[in-house]
Amino acid sequence: MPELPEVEVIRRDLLPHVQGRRIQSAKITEPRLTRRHGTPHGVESALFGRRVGALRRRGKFFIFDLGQDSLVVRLGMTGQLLWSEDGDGFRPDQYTHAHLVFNGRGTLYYRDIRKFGEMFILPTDSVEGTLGVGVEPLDPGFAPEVLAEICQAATRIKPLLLNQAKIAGIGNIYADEALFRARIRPTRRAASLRQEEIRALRRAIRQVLEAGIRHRGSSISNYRDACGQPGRFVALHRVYHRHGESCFRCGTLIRRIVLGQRGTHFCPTCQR
DNA sequence: AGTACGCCCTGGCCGC
DNA sequence: TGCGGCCAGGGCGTAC
Repeated sequence: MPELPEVEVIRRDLLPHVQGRRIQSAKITEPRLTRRHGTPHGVESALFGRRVGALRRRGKFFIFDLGQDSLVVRLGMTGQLLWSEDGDGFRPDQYTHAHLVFNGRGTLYYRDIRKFGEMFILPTDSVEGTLGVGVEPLDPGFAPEVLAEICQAATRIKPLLLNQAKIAGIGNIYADEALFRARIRPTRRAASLRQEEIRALRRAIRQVLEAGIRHRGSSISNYRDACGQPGRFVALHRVYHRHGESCFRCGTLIRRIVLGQRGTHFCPTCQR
C-alpha cells in the first residue's frame, strides 16, 4: 500500500516527465475516482490544456500544480500512477480508470484495482486547508517538541501514528517498523511515552521513511513505481508481515494483533 | 475524546 | 477443478 515513501518515489520519477508540460487531454472512466469533489467530466475539463507547474507531495497526496487550480491524487490501497512514453511501457487494462495525455509525448495512467484512491481538483490556495493533514515527518518542523505535543493524547501510539491529521504520510507498514526500531509497543498510551522514547520514536520514524525512499518503497500487495517496478524495502522489514517468524534482534517470535482495525506486528520482548 | 464497527472494493486464499 | 465464503486495509461516517 502506498505510504509516504512510495508516493515520494513516484513523485520523483514523474517530475521530469510532467513538469512544465501541457495536458493535451484527460479521460476519467471510473466515476468513483471523483467521489470527494466534482465529477469525471468536471475534472477532465479542469485539466484540459493546463500546464503542470510543480508536482508536490503532502502526506500520501500528490499535488499537481496547474496554476490557479491543482489536481490532487491519492492512491488508496492499490492505486498506481504509471508513466508511458508513446508505444513504450505500460499498456492500459481493465483496472486503468484515468489517463492524462501530455503534449508532445507521454501519457500518465491511473490504475487502481480496488478503487479506494481518488482524484479531484481544488483551488491551489485551498489545498492545504482542505486536505487537513498534519506535520510532514521529514520536514525540519517535525521537532521532538512537536511530536511530544502530538503525543499528549489518551489514545494508543500506533493509531495515533496512522492519524493523517496529526502526522502526514505514515501508514500501517512504516508505523509498525518505526515502533519496532524505537522499541515501543504499539499498544502504549501516547501520553505515557517518556521524553527519550519520544526522541527515539521521532528518529525511528524519520529513519524508516528515509530508508523506504532510498530502497524505492515497500512492495507489499501490488505497489509499483511510476515505471511499474517493485520496491525493495520489503526485504528490510523487521516486523511487518513477519508474525510467527523470529525477531532479528532477540529471536522471540513476532506477534500479530489487531489494533484500531489494523493488523499490527511487534516483538513482545524488544518493544515495551 | 477515544474506540468500535461497517462500508467501499476485489484478488487471493481456504475449505470442501 | 470449481465454487462459496472470508479477509485485508486507508479513510470516512456513524454510534456508543
